[in-house]
Amino acid sequence: MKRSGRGRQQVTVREVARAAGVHFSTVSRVMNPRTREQITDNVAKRVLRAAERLGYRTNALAASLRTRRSRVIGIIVPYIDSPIYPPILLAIEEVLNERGYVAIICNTQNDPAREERALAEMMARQVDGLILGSATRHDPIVKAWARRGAPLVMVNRTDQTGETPSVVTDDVFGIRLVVDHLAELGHKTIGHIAGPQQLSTGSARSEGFRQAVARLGLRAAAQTVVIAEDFTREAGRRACHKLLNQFPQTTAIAAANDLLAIGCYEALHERGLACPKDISVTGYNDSPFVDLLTPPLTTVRIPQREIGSRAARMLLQRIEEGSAANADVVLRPQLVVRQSAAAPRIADLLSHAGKD
Amino acid sequence: MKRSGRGRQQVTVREVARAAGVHFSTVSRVMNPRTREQITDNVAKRVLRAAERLGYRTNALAASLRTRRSRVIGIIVPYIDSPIYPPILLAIEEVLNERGYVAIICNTQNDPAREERALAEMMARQVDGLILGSATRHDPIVKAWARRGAPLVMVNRTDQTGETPSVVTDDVFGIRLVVDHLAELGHKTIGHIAGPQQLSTGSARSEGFRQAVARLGLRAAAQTVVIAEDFTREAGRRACHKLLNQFPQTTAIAAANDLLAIGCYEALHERGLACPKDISVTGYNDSPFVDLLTPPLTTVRIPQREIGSRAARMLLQRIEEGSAANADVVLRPQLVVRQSAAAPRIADLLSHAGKD
DNA sequence: GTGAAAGCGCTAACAG
DNA sequence: CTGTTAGCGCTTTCAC
Repeated sequence: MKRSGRGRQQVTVREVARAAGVHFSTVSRVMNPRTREQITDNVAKRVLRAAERLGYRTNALAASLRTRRSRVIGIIVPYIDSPIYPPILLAIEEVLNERGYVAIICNTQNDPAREERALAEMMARQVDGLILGSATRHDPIVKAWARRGAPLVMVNRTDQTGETPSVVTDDVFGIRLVVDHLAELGHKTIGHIAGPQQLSTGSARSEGFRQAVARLGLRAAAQTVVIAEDFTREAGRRACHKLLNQFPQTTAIAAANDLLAIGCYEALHERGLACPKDISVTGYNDSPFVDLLTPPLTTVRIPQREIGSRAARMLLQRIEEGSAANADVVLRPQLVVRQSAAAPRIADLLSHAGKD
Repeated sequence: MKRSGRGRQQVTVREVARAAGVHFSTVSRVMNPRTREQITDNVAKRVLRAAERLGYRTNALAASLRTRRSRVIGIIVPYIDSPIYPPILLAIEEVLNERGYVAIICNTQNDPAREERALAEMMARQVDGLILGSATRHDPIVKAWARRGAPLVMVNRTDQTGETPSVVTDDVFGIRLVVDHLAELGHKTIGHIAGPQQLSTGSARSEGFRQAVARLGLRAAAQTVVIAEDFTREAGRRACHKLLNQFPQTTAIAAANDLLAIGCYEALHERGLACPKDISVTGYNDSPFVDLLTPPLTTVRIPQREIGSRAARMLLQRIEEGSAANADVVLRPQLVVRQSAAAPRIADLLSHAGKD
């Protein structure tokens, strides 16, 4: 009476049962696919009609409380408004829905307090499993979840312990693709704008950079890599200036992601330098629209959709079969050559000749 | 025993009660902020300690079942991987979390079947309210929800009935901003790439275009507006070609969104036309990175975060106060002048002089 | 201020 | 095959 503004009175199994002239547990069995066959077609039809007529919808909350399975998966991502997560989310959701699950998504903006809240919320809501896109190399959420023994899989980033399964791309390999490409073009002095080192992506890519450069016997002074404090345009801009100040001989810059590369574009512009004529720049992730930049960005494509769908499938398997398959999945990225990387100018090559 | 792989045995109020030596309803009262003061500090402290020690977390499912309020809000968006929705989602989530709610987000890819599923899922999970970003001008979801009497607010798009509150931007005004700007630059023959007409955004913008052009007494033949079947790059490209074929005198194109504008860039490029020298182009939405295009896109900025936060607050108000405030919120967009629109070439002006 | 008791809507033994 | 019964974990009158 009082709450006339709120949702209509809910139709329950009992009411449907009364309308169909059966016991309410019969209604339950009819509505549930797994028990549906226990009921005579005739009765079932009657029940279904009554349900239809009354507008019955099963209350998932009550069912979950009873079965101890919510069919809800929690997803925690650091940034929803970034080019990389939406496609992953999309793919996750697709396989989840297909299998009768729904996702509750929390965005943390990389804020530990919000992560904590998100985690508490997910536990309180009895999610059946968690997909974590915000893992740091030593992540408290991962620990908490593991302690609780509930299924969890990390995407895109991984932690350092190796105890929790993850679906990531091979960042070491990816950055090598870039460095090799640059070297083939003739670059001898390649710089790296690294991402945050507490993230597996940032650290793996800079590690990969060091390895790749060493393998080629190229110059790899400490000064050729500068760490951007964040994966943002602005951080990239600043880091690029710093790199060029510290190491003016640089002819090519491999940025740890596209946003950083865009920051490099800006910095070069501010310095009156042309890309790729004066300096080559590469990105990472192949974000939407980077093909439309001037120049179109040479970058590394990661299989975002596959990351998402693999992670979801893995999680569901762990949930439904209890398999503790620890196998990390490491996907291969792919070089996308466009026009932001070209051969260095002869003059640059000459000016440094013999300096090594 | 059997299910050793699944989540740890849940700690309940009863166990905490036993550990603290009180009745379980006392525990409930302590844990709930609203009833917390009914309990002596002393007892409360004891309970809290026991809860802490046992790792008690209240089961939101059970609580929701009992209270009939889930503190979950459903959000349905047509595309999560679009430049426009993520910031809106972000803002929604922010105010929701602040007030103790969580969001369950469903993405439909504009697929009616998926929308239907999403809707069913939300109802089954007893969401307290719904934010709908996928409304069409005659939307079955809106109808279903309204019939059910549950709180709903639409964002970004609205339906045609005016019975359900929405938070949108003033598309008619926004497109006028663009047309006025183009006219001031000296354009006399302005074309429009319209978006899908079954969406309020698409139809309002083309309506706005017609009005603005008429107001200025500019040429506005039926041929100057061509409808893109979708808000995509490719649709924009095709529409642009069609427009230019039908109406070669066009010197400026107002696209109904940024993606369409980008498609125009591509089409112009294919025709060997330069923007803005030969043809001016404008977008709509001010998506990320359009400032980095060549040329940087002149467009209209919509207050995405405000759309989200307003919608969330409105919904919460309806839920908590039962206020049926029907007031639609219409936010003002803003012109962002960059370099894709410039004065038409004198030659173009001359060649058409006197033709009207 | 705290305990007792009832019940939210559902599923799942267990009977028959 | 269908009905009976007993909770899932919590909140909330109602007593004391």
